[in-house]
Amino acid sequence: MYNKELLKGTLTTIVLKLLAKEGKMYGYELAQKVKEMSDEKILLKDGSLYPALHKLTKDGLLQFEEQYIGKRVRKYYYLTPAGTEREQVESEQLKAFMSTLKNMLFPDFNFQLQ
Amino acid sequence: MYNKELLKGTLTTIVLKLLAKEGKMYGYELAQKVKEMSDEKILLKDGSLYPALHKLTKDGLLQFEEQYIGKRVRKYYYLTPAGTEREQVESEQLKAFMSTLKNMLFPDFNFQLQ
DNA sequence: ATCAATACATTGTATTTCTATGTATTTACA
DNA sequence: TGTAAATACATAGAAATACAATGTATTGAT
Repeated sequence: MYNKELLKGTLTTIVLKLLAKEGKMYGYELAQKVKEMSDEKILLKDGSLYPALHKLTKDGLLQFEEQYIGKRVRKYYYLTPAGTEREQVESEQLKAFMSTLKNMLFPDFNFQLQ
Repeated sequence: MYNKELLKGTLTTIVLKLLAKEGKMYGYELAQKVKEMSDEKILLKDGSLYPALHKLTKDGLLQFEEQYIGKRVRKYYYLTPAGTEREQVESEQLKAFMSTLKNMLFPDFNFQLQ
């Protein structure tokens, strides 16, 4: 894991973006997906993820439906229309910020296309 | 200016990196340089920058020397050896984090080489 | 049977940057 | 010459965020 502070400000964008891509996901699944996609470098903690999901829900950007797998509950979260709009805005902002940072700090570095 | 939260975790890296590039700078100069290099998109506030400089100094990563321009004082900050080391570490961390984010969220986007 | 993994949750803490406010000097220009 | 804008520093308090620690409970593997 990197310097923890770096994640600040990007967590909700990551969540919104993944839900936009994948349709619906539950918390644990989201954390696993981020872990996998980041090559184990971004490890979302429960204490970050669940409060973030609750806040996004409270703000009307997410909804969820419960599914029971035996006795265990899963809350599948998905974007509301407002969430879809927000996802686009935040993605653009983050992309622009990253472009700016790259040009300021790493003008010669070539971020790999994988 | 972007979402304010995005800057979190990157401010000290920006300061260290610019000082590594430029040798020595004073606070106001740093803020202007960031404003210029970011095309007016990153506007460091006094309330962010000066406390950050004080903290980096307290932590032994920066030193400063005062210069008087008439009666007005300027504090020229520069990296200590520890600061130089830290700059390298933080730059690498930030670069790696940005690579990861890019691959996760914007795999098809081509961050321009300018 | 037991341990690891799955799946949810909350409280309190630490850190960070910003807002607001302040002092004072220098420069531009009307 | 007077005034506004820019220069240059500073601090106190507020707001936001992610984390650490802790908790409950179920399921799957051995």
